[in-house]
Amino acid sequence: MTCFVKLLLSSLVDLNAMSQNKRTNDPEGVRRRIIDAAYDAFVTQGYLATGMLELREKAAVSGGAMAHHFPAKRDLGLAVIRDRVADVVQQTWIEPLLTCEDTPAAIDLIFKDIIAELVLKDRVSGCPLNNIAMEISQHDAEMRALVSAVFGTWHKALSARFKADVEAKRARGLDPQKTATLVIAAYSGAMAMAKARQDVGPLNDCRTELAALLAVKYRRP
Amino acid sequence: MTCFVKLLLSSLVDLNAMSQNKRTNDPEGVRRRIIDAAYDAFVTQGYLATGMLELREKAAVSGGAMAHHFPAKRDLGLAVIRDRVADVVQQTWIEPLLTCEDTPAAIDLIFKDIIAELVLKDRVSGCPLNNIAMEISQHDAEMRALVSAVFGTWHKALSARFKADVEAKRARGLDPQKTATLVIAAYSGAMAMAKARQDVGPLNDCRTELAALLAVKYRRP
DNA sequence: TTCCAGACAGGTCGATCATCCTGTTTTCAC
DNA sequence: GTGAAAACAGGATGATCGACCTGTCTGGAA
Repeated sequence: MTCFVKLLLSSLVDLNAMSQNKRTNDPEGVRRRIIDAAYDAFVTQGYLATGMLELREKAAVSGGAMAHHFPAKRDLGLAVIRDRVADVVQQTWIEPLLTCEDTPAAIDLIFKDIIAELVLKDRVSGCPLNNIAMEISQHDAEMRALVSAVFGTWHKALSARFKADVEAKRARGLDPQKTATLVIAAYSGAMAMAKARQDVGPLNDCRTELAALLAVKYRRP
Repeated sequence: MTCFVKLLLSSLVDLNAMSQNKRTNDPEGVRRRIIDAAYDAFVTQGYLATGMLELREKAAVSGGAMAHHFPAKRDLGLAVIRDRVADVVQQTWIEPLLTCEDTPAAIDLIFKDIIAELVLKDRVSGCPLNNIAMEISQHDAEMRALVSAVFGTWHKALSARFKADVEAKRARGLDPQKTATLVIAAYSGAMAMAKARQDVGPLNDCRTELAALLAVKYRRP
């Protein structure tokens, strides 16, 4: 009896496998598809507002595949922060900062590029890091630690630049640590205001003010 | 039969009414209790992370009462922004700003008080306005408009002070609008960082930096 | 070739969510 | 006093959520 049922089931599955699509094993691809969809959804809609089913559809993966790569939603959240959010901060802030000689010019350029991108897509979805930080850092200690670490890298890169500039006499009268905090805070806060108002105005304002502030410190006496 | 049941039920209800609490009609009180519980939960946990049942228990109201005052969760969210969030911004920022003569001193005092309060309760739950703004302003146009309006009054109050100070020659060389934006953004962003790190450090940094920045503008030539 | 662990399919599960319903009590206008 | 409307009680309801299950398939090691 059991054997018969098994045979019947087997043949049915075989039929399905033939008529439908062929199965492809692509762990890295599937994982990347899921994380991509999750990053996009988490940033634009929020972590809690995004359902696992919705992500399955967006990434076009089955429930089994999803459960295999990310047993819980929390794991997906952690992976998104580790693999995507940290990268975005690296690429949009830290790398431009390291490549450009003039720190104030680099910061101004970063603001300019980000504003231009927001204007282009005509929608302010906010700073990815801040969006995640605001929503879920309170509920999960591990996520909070990750977010905190990303803020740390960001702050470290900025303050290192300021410190180097002070030591090389390119700038004077500024506290590297505190100035870095102000820059990050101003950017984050401006992005929050811009998101609420759906208008890049606050970002423009802060860009101008920060440029003026740094110009004073970097001016030759 | 029906009559008998009714009588039995009636006596039971009477018994309950006697032994338990008496029903009290207190629309304003119930409404206030709900909004208080909702404000507290929304700020500390988030809007989406807070369930209606949880709020019922916290506010000690029945489902009927809840549905009567707030047919949908959205209505409660709107009420919280209108009745509480706007008030908090008014009391913590705008009023101290209006009562104090010296604008930079007022801002510094505001920072100091907020930091002291956070240290006291040993937990950084973030700026109420920003918390709400980040989480739900994207999903609901009406909420976004409300949040945007609160940001507007905040910014207006600050820039008006700066403008008056410039006109009265107390300060010079500052753009009232943009400086106001920077102050709000720096505060909001610092609060976001502080929330993520669960440490008031970023707030202290921004407090110092803003004070230094304003000191330059308010210094007698 | 055999075998096993990872990769994947598709469906089910209980819990929880926000909402709504019926019925009762209080308040207030007339 | 009487009727209507507001205020409130205590559930019920369908939908949706995240988690997990059994079973099959694939690729590589032995």
